[in-house]
Amino acid sequence: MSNDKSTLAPFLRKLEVFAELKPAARAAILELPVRLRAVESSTFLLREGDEPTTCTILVSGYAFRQKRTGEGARQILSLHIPGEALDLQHLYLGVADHSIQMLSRGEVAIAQRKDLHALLDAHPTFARAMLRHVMVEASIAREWVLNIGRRDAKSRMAHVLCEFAVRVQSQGLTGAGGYELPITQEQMADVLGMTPVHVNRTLKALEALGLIVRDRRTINFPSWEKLRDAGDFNRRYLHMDEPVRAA
Amino acid sequence: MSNDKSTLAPFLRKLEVFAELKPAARAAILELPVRLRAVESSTFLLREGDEPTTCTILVSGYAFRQKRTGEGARQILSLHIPGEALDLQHLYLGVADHSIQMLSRGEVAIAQRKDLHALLDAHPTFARAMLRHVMVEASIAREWVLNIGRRDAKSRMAHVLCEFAVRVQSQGLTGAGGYELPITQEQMADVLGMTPVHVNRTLKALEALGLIVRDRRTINFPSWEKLRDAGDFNRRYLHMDEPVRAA
DNA sequence: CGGTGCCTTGAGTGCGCTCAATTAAAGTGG
DNA sequence: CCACTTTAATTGAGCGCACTCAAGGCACCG
Repeated sequence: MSNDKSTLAPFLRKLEVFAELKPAARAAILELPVRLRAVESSTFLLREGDEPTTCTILVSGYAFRQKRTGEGARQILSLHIPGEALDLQHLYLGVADHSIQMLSRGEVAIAQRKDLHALLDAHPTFARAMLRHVMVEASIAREWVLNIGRRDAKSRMAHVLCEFAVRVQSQGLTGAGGYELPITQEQMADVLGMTPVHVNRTLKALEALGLIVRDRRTINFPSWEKLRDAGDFNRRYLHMDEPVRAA
Repeated sequence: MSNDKSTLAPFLRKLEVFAELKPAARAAILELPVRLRAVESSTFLLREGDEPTTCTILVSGYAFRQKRTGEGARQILSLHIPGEALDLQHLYLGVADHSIQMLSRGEVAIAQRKDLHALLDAHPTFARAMLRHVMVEASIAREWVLNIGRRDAKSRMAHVLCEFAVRVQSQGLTGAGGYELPITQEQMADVLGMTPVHVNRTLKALEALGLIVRDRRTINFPSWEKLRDAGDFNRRYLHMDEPVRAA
């Protein structure tokens, strides 16, 4: 069990975007008993069909949820950045309906379900923050339905670039104006429901329009406003700007 | 306030798919103070940007969530059947990121947020069932991402027909083998991320393949297995078959 | 019985796909 | 540090699924 107080600092930061935590809750979260594990890129943190009894929190690196059709086509369902809890649904549901895999190498903190339940029961402000975490993740999934269902390739790509920019920045992982996209074009294709070839052409198209500048996997955007408009991006669905309200 | 014990019976039925409720919880749910309201088809129950202080439960009729792109294209994000709570996220989040509208005429029960919070605090088995309700809805949204992102028109359509069949049947609203699809082809297009014209052609194609038989909006499927296979449908993501476990 | 949605069908187009080859980058081991 | 392998990115050519535009048919309703 890790007792290093800094291990869960990203998690705390994430929660505090969503709700104010009482000092006692903050302290208790940092003392949640977890096992810290270094994981390679592509490591499965969860497989469809599993019945986990633990809850995984991403400490460093990036991860993604995925699901496959019977024909084997993959769709990436969400991207995860440090501080996010990956397994919350398994506090309440049994069998995993999707897989979770690391996008890059990184570290995860693994908590026992019973410890998390105890923490939730003991600290209402923590429970509230976790619920908002869950609700926001569901909101993002709905936005992806809209994005994939109703936006064309350029707009769809720009939208995901915007979302990632905002989320990464809110976790203090990068500044405004650009970031390293920790993802291959093939994976991006599975995020967007397109083919890798078309991802490549779409990135080039966005570059030709002056909306992004690329170097390897680093994406810079000279004008946030232009990229935002191209991606039809409105951060409301991320629910980061709502004053924390009393229960 | 309605005190008719049968008003919230569909809600109770829905919850009991997900978790066993203690008798006291069951009784308390049926006595939740709600305002029953008859609503016409197309009535908005929630608009993007609203900050609701109530929680709406669908008692009869069908409803759907929707969101529009800046260009005005609509995507339907979920379909709702009687017994489902439509507003759960607003117990924890402020501003609505999507709209909810009636698909048919029907009735809704409107509860005050504070009453629901009190009920959640008082009855852990209710709280557990509600959380599973929320988690399953999120799981369905993820399946829709996969469906829209990675399945072709015929398979995508068949998948939605299967999902709706299972959900409607679990609420006891119809038998196996068919149901009335309470939706225009234009709305179906917005469910699937396609055009109305292509929905029409896809329905005809499924019919030509012998997978469905149509009469107006009534869909019958001679062989559940065939439709299920065509739609690459696996009900795991609906989490209806999991034994209720202790906390 | 004439409106008014909704469904249906035809014809033509195009966005994104497939197949395939090349180039560039990132590992890997000697 | 360089040859070799592997993985990722890029580009070209051709195709097809789903789209657009447009007209006609059908059912329900006042």
